[in-house]
Amino acid sequence: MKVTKRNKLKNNGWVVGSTSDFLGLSDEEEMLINIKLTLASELKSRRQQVKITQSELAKRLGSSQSRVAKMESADSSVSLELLVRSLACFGASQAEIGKMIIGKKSVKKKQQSTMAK
Amino acid sequence: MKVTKRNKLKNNGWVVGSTSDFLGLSDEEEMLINIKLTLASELKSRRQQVKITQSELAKRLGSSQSRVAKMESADSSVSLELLVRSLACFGASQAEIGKMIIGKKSVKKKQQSTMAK
DNA sequence: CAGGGGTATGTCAGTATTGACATACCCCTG
DNA sequence: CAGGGGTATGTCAATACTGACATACCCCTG
Repeated sequence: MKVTKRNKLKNNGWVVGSTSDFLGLSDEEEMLINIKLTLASELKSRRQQVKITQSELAKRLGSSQSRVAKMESADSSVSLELLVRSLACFGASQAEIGKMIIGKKSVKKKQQSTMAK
Repeated sequence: MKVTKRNKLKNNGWVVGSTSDFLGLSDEEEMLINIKLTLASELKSRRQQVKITQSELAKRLGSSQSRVAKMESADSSVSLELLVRSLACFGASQAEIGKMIIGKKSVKKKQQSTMAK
């Protein structure tokens, strides 16, 4: 599994659509990152909406403040799985998660990769 | 992280909406499993559509036949991440992935958990 | 300037996930 | 029955992810 490039990405304040392009990320990786960024910012805004601190959220998740911070910044050490689980903890339904991933403003056309039908 | 229960689930031929209920899975875990089942079956059907074997797909993914089998059966040892990555490899766009997760027929109403707004 | 609440970053030991491999289990067709 | 192509299941060493902890970095307000 290639993590090398992802580790390079010190992506913090991101605008959710303009990821990479200039780094040589494959389409798949790029999409994955995009998804993570989307969920991450959704998580952050949901937490802020409820006005709780990262530490409080951490407690409810059975995690730690530092990990919450990493989640919210879509740190390369957090898995999609954890993000989804956390959103679920805020009451996000499966359908809502799906919608988040789709995203309001579609951001980039993708032509598919090596094997599309 | 609790994996114990998930390991119990020898879920193979699943109808994507009727998961668990009778096992004491938390809502979050249940949703996660549902998502995985959905993506897994999508992956399988896409592979079949293109008429390639698990081994061929494995090669393209840089993985192995056994892992592909596990993915397609939503084995508890495969991550959401891997499923998404694999679907991406078939040319699935971010939006398509989102739609898959939403699912055609909504299956279950969820009332949210401890902290929803 | 000092302290404090909130957030970010780094590290680490424990756990989970991964690809590879072996092997078993189907069908088939001969 | 024998082989073979495809799929499933189990195991394992390597790698990735996780929570916890320490610590730094903001703001503030006093």
